[in-house]
Amino acid sequence: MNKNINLADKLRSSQLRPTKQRLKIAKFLFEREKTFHFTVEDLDNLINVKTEDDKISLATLYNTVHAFNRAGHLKEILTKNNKHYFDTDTGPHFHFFDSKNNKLTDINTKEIELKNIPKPPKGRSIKDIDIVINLRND
Amino acid sequence: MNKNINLADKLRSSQLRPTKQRLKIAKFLFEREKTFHFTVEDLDNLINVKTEDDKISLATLYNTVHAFNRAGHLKEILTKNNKHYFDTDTGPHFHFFDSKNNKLTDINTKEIELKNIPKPPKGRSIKDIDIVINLRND
DNA sequence: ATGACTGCAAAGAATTTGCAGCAGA
DNA sequence: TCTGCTGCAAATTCTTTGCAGTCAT
Repeated sequence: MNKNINLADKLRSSQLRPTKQRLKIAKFLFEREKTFHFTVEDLDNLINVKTEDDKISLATLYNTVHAFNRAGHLKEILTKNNKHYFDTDTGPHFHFFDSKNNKLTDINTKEIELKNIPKPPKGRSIKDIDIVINLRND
Repeated sequence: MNKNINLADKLRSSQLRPTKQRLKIAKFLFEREKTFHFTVEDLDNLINVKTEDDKISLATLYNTVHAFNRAGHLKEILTKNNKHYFDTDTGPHFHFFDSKNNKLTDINTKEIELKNIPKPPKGRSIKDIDIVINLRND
């Protein structure tokens, strides 16, 4: 209950109306202990379980995930299998990517240190840095 | 002439038969001073100019680029617009990505320093590291 | 000759779009 | 009420595949 209210506020504060669908998705994504890596397809499979009567359409899942991403509630992750992964941990951290099973693993930010970050082109500034460490596939 | 022979050898040494199409693509990609960032679609536009009579089919472009990539003659680059970019510079180096115009820029490797690279999961080893610095979009 | 490669067109996967109806504010 | 949101299906975009004909070895 309280959680739903908080989620609704979270959405409202991002100019997103707390609709039934968005609340269900937000609840699924943000009320968990561990961070969660997923594609929209994953979400579809996990949220729209067969037994559910109120399935959320794919289009809405795409819209919502992108809206959450734009609002900063999700972080997009790049991988070489060219799928859109998202991460519920929006803080700065990097990933291992295992192309054998398409699995992402978090890397504790503290462990990695980037030095001499180069200056961006004139007039531009750095938004963020994506680092993916690819694992050998054999 | 000599260059063509070299390219043919380069292909043969990767178990790739030097066909007319592959030579044309290799010539286009590898005989240039500056490194070149492209998608398969870019290649299609640049190689299959209207005036050309011997166009290379899209399927062959995909096959060839992937074959070159597998053979280590190209490097794949990740970007947040979720397109497959390739780079003729296969050495270790990183990129700026400007999502305003979808342009990649090289970063001189020397400038950047990665410290405390974390240990991969047990039994696995690191193949390579992808770093993309995203520029702010405003 | 025998594999490998190419081109075409069709198929496939992932994502987006248009729009009528529905629901928050 | 009035936008914004949802769901559906169609459309788009990007990439892969099957296969018959062609080419490198």
